[in-house]
Amino acid sequence: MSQRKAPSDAGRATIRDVAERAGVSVASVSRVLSGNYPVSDELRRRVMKVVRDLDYVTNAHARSLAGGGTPTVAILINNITGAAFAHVAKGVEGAATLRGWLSLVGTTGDDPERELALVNLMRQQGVAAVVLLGGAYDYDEYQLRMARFARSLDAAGSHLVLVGRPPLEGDVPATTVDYDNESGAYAMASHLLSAGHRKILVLPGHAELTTARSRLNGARRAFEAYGVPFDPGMVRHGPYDYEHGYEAVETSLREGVDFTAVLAGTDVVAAGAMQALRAAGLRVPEDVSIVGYDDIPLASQLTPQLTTVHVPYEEMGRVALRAVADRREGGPGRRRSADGEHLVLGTHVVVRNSVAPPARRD
Amino acid sequence: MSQRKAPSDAGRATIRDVAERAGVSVASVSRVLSGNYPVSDELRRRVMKVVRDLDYVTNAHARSLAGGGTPTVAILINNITGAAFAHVAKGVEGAATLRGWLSLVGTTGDDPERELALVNLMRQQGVAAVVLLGGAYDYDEYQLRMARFARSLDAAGSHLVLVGRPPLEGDVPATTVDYDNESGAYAMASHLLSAGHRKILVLPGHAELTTARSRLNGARRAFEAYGVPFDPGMVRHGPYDYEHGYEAVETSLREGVDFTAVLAGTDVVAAGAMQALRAAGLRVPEDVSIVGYDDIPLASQLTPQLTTVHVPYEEMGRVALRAVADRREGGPGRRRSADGEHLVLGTHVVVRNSVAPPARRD
DNA sequence: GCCGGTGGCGAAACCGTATCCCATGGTTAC
DNA sequence: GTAACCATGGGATACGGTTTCGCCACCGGC
Repeated sequence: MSQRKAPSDAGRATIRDVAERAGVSVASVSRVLSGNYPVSDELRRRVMKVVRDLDYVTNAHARSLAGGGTPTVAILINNITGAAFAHVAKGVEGAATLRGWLSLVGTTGDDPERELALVNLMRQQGVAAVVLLGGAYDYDEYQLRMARFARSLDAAGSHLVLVGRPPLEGDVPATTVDYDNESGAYAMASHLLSAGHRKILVLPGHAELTTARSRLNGARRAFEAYGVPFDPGMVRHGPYDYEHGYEAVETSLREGVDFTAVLAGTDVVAAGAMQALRAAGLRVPEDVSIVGYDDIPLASQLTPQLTTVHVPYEEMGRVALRAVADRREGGPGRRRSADGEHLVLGTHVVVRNSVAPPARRD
Repeated sequence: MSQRKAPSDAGRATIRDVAERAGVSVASVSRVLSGNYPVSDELRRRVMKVVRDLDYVTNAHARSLAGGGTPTVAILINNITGAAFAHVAKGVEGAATLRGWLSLVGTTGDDPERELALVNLMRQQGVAAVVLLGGAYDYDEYQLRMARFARSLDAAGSHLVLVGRPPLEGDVPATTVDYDNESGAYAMASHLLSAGHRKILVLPGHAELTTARSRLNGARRAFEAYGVPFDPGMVRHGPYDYEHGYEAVETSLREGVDFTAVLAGTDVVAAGAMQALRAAGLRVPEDVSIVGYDDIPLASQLTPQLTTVHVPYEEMGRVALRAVADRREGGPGRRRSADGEHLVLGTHVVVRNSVAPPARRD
């Protein structure tokens, strides 16, 4: 009675239960299920019947332990509710599913502590790769931290992928999938400048965020190219959210800052800015033009529809997964060849209705 | 040389490597790491040093097999980019993290095939619970399908949780976390009716979607309560997306349908409707009023800000996780007591600026 | 009629960790 | 002074699979 386990016990059925009930060996059941070894039709039929009767599924943990197992990719993200990140996640998840891979998600909430804990957790899980999403706060410690992650994962047979942030310095075993952030900002700013705008309020994001820096740099280069002096006083840093956009514009208006256009760091910031302008009785784009960045669905749902920079988020996700899958399937032969690989995708301006020539001053 | 494994092999370090290098037994290393057994300081020090040197982490699969292991909850979702679902996911993930649980996500893309595959995959993973998110298409087969999932998971020691859809019929081992969908719709429709609107265009969503049905029912009840005849001709079904909202309004306008307000099934649909009205030269809310449902961030970012029904998505996620955690920790004693548990959270109308009394007809 | 294949299947050795059981040495109690 | 005990540490086993190895029966060829 207390042999090892009652066959009809509470927990899930094991391969042994199936074997016993079908009157075959455990090995045979395993072979029927994995299908990588010749088995007679008779045996297959018998086993499959029992499998259906018992509603048996193999234990993934045991399978992983024994060598097999489905590869898993972990997606680490600041905030799961961000639209841009959701699209990257969609790309990763979709591509993973396509190959039968599994995906885990974890949110870091911008907490380095938690990020470390998650990376370790994923290492325990033996994931094929850890995909870190979104811009980084480039403090001094950052490079060291990431390098440590990369080496740690690499030593464990896993791999670090950075999506949406610049590549690491030095010889670090990590893959980077990035987009041409600075060129996008350059093009976007040029668009405003060529429409005649000269007094432009710039809301690039947090000063330490790599993404914000690139966008600011791109804008600055555009100003230079147009021979327009870049006024640091027209730059307002802050988080990538609606409230920041709103407050930055509201404050600027109250302080009497003179501007005819707003160059927002993201579409969401642009939405906030637009609302603040409207609240102050200003029309978009007749009185003030606005542009965003990201081209999330919101951009085309605003009124007026937002001129912005398209970033191929979903594709970045797909590319990221493909990179790790290739590397894994490439085998030992070319395993090392792609270290520090850096993929860059293009961006382009999407012209909609939020930009007009500056209003004539009276 | 080819003993069992070179200690400094490529793959990750095992507990045996640590034990050997520290000159202690495997059992001792395990005890130091799990900390549930007395060990001398000297031994702890020795082991921890080697753990750091080797950057060792325990193998989660082996750990799960051996009985320990961190519980995992799986989130299954139609489309990861939907804002409402993202918030539920955030709630689940946040609550999971709080207890040291892990979360997996999978997207079904509205494909029953894929849903089945995912449920089985999660069963293999031995997840503590599978959380199914979002409204369901209530075809005949649906109830049977879900009941099968529920029993299957239950038999494997897991549990099915339905979030945002009505409870299953009969005695099925599944937990439901729902919100008062119909009352929300009732209140929202009442809001329009009490403002004086009588000709209301209704865009409830897909006819077979449980969510859409409830919302439509709530609206119909409100019409009855106000003694206003409900005209089925004013109802346009369609997907919960921006395009549908846009097209439904555009078509209605072209066909000369007479309406002074739009009752949209979701905020995103409302956004599309708003854009279409504006494109036709109509003002919101002066000419036509609009209300939405969900209260996602977009609602307050539109111009005018959208009056809508608040749904506590994130809390639903938290509640869902708490339910499964309680059930699991409740142990055998009360394990069965909560079968078919059904939790309902409240909704309420959020009044903003998209509703005005109907314009006087001339 | 004997022998070498070959196709199918079972037995057993792992995979990496947690834990039960037992051995040991030093203490405390009588 | 001896028995009983506590604090630690090691050895063995179980968890549920996969895979290697070897056995057996059956086959055709000589």
